[in-house]
Amino acid sequence: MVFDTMRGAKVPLELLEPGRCGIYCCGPTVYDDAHIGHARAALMPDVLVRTLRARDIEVTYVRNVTDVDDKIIARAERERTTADAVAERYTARYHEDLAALGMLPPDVEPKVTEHIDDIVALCRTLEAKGLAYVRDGNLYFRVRAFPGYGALSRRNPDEMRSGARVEVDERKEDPLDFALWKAARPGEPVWDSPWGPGRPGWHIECSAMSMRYLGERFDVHAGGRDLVFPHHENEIAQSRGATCDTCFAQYWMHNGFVTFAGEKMSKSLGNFFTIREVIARYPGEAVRAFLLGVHYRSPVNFDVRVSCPSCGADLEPGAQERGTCTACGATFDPGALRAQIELPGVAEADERVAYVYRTLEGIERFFGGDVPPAEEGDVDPTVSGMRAAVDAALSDDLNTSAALAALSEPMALANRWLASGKGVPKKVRRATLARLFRDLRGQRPGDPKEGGISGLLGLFAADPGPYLRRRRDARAARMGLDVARIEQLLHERQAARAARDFEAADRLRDELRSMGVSVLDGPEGSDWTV
RNA sequence: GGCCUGGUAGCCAAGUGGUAAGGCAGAGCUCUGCAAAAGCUCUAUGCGUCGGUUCGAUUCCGACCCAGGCCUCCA
Repeated sequence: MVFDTMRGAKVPLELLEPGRCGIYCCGPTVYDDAHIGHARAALMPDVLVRTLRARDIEVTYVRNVTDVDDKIIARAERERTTADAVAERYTARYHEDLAALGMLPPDVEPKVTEHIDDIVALCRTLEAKGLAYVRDGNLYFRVRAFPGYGALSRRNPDEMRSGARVEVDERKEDPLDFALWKAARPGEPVWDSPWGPGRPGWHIECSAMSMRYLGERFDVHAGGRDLVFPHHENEIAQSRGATCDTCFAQYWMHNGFVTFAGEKMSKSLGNFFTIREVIARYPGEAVRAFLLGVHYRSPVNFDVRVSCPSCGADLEPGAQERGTCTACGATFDPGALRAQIELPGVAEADERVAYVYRTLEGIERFFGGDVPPAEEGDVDPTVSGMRAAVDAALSDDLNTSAALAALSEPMALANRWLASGKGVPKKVRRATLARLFRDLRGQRPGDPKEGGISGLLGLFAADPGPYLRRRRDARAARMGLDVARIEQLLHERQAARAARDFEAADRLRDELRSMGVSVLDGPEGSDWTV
């Protein structure tokens, strides 16, 4: 089941061709670093692709890059470089960011500049069908000539006119009409066309590229909610106008928004965060887990906590803007606060991800590093039902929140049995722990087909030990701690403990604690964490 | 003004026509030289308000209130 915006309801996903699925996702316009909203928009189709591939459905996942656009041109002018250079830079950075969040690369990533011919061809078809007209070298789509306009966004073209607050372009026949091809202005990237030199309008590229790679009729078209109107509505008009009324995407899936501090974040801090900013502070997996904790259609809010640089008190938005702490009176540069913002929701998700890795590491240790393959019998039902619960959750319109919840009980059971095998048949204990590990990670952790749950969610695919150590060291570094010094104090404490000088050992523990380091005593010695 | 979402415990968040997943925080406990980790137990007679349908509604219907979004570039 999948929620289709066109039908306004959850409906069974019936593929055009059983066993195959074409998915098109509106990718970014590459004029700046991607923000968390872009991450979420990429995440929904990512989970869909993983879910389908896990079921042996052959997915063709297309996600475009829009590399010609007013904003790219503007930025290039500002930086005295070319639009190509700007687009190239931010495309590369986009790839890095998404990789850090565990996103699968699309099978095809078409760029607008490489599909001008397809776009021109589509425009010509529309013109030939009387759905487009030329004015001063611009080609416009004639909205009134397309009867189904407004179906996706539930809008009536007649009612929209009064509400239109857009500046009316006098060249258009109707204010609703939109540009398919824009006449060139000096200094802009330019391509030849039957209507003169120019470049594509905004919506046409997605029509051209999706149909180019997926055919005139394909299964799913995904994107952010804000694209429903006008972008997707216009795509439908262009595409169906050029082909047929039932052509183009059969299902429309839209993800909800991302807000920060309920939208009302301090202006001095900016109202959005880039992916890079966030993953500089938290593991990519924590961000992904946080996002997956909320159903994709609901809005997700990042709580933001800003504390005073000198006294540590929480700063209200007003205090943030003024640069004065209401608690201690300290003054500071509001801009500098950005670097020390905390995102409690992500921090919580980070802990949760670490918990799973700790459990996984525990299972590895239990088996002496080599977890046996999953066995069929003798597995506790709490664990044997886990995978099915995850599958069921994902089947229900990608309910990742429920999928994540399905891991809780099995994890608790594992930790209980890791700590003690009391009252549990040895065979059951071993089989259950092995099964949990295998169902979670499969043969190839993270792989949609062979990676078990990790391949479905794109989570928990790293090697537990190294993941945990990396996380710890990164946290220590952020706190300004010297790892070598910590290790040395730990060493001294070990010596004290060995000599049964617990007073000295506790003193050292306290010293470490004052640095923010927790000492962990285990059967095989002591470790630390922050 | 039009259209669309959503209002579930201190916080985050699933979900259902038959009496509320999960997480965080909190309390108690187990384990531990201490601590951490981990585990166990407890924590919403109630799911915005008011009506209606029903044997029974948080779940369906209606009205209202509130919040957010879209109608203009936007993931």
